[in-house]
Amino acid sequence: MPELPEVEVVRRGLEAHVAGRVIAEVEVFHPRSVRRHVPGPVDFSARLVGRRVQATRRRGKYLWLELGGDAHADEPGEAVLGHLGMSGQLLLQPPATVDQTHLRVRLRFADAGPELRFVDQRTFGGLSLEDLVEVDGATVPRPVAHIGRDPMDPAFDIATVVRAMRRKHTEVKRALLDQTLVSGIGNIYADEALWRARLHWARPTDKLSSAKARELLDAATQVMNEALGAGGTSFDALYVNVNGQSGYFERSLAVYGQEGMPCPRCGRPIRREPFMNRSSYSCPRCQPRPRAA
DNA sequence: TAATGGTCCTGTTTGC
DNA sequence: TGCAAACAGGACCATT
Repeated sequence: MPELPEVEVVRRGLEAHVAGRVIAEVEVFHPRSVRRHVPGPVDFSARLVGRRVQATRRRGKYLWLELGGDAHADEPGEAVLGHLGMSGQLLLQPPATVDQTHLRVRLRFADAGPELRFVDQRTFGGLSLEDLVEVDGATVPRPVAHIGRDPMDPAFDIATVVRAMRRKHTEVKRALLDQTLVSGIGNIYADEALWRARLHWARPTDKLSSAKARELLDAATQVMNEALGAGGTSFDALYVNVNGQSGYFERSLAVYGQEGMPCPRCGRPIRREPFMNRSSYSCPRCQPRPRAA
């Protein structure tokens, strides 16, 4: 499940192997994978051909390829925006490699080197061509304008996020997953951060002290940094592999997916509770349920 | 079978 | 009380 660390691993792979190259051919095999590109698959393909990838960027779980070679040099630039959803992968492979079952989009380059493949089993992810806009001193694709800065952003301001979080009237895990508040955190790292901060997911945000909210955000930042290190270490430089299995951070998870296993801190069996039609993992002793649920 | 989950969409509730 | 904003929850997918 790609969250911030996994997406950053992919971005680094793209930076190393795609930046500077010129797109020569684009094939869309599943229209749903470019559904956010409103003018449609044909337009998407046509407008990418001949463009050079200038740089690779990321905010939260979104990543994008800044494009050059625009006919209108005075206009703000454009970018290929990508989101991996739950099962999306961006793979760099020799053109001769057999097509994957769930190959959705293929980008070939003018240099005939490795091609970029968007493979996505569940088609929750997708690609689109977007205008770049200026927001709060940053240049981002239009659909990313409302996404908050992530904890690895040099301009991330934790004090502002703490204030905004405490102003909300919701459960703390919902706030962690709110990409407009702070981006990049998904179900896995939310559970890990809550465990580190000793908070139950249902704790109300407006009852958190500033110190506790800050501790939680620090924990989220820390766990994602550790995961990035683990994912990067096992990363194969020849292939951009987003699959969560490729990194080895999975064995460092304290609670996520660990139902019944001992809490690394106190030994109590980890519990699983339904949360938003999915699961939340926590330690019953370290993270007691709030009194008024 | 039910579980998986990030985002989008819609209907409801809350706060001013 | 009326309105807008905030919030909660389901839909979307494919596979095991």
